[in-house]
Amino acid sequence: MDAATVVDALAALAHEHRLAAFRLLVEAGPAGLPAGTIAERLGIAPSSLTFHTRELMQARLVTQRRVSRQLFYAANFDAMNDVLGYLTENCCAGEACGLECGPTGSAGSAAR
Amino acid sequence: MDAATVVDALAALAHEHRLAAFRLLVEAGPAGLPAGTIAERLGIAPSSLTFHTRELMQARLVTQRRVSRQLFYAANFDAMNDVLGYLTENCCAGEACGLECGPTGSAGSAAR
DNA sequence: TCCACTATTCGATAGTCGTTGAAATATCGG
DNA sequence: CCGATATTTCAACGACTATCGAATAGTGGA
Repeated sequence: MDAATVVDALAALAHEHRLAAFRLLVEAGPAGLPAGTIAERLGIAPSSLTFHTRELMQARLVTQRRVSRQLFYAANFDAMNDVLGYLTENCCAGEACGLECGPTGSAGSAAR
Repeated sequence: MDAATVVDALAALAHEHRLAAFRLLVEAGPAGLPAGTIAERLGIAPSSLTFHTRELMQARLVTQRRVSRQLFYAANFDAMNDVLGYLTENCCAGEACGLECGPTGSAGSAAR
């Protein structure tokens, strides 16, 4: 996982609506939620939601699957964990930062 | 730690130069690095570096202190850990996401 | 005091982001 | 096939981001 990928993921999450949408999807679990439901919960226009889900998909943070006429979005936990791994890898990189991120950063996915 | 604060922090890190700068500062430890050194390492103009350090400071991710005529910037590990705590708190929020972020997310700082 | 050094502020500019309504696409039920 | 539902694509717009050079402010040494 290189810096550019991490930047994309962080940029995707660095927005009020996208962070809220991602949170909803995390809570929804693997089943995910249909686009319309997310847009309604966030209080934004359907076309705006599409714009944001596209950003999240390009960052590999969510996946899309069709169920009848609805498009369900679900959080990609692996990608999210890679990002966290990269950040915690940077944190405590051989230094005494006094945080508990060290043992966490040992996640194998960090070096992907 | 509310969502808006997390969004600010993520936005601050969601840029090639700022993520690189933050990484440099993490590696530099509490002593930090002077502005000129960071700008040189990143290959950007001094005024551009100021722009980015301001973003990082507004997000509380770095601190600034004067040493003679140089301004040293240092990573704010507490703030960084709060952000990670928030993200891991969202991740695995009572769900089986299959990641190791659950036990990590138990960090007390998450609820700050 | 005067100069060199370090970094910031200012002004201008090109590019990207986020939003929406309207139109188009895809799917299902009858 | 046709209408209804769900979502995306398109075009346009205002706002913000990132960049740099030039000018300004703060610090230390001679």
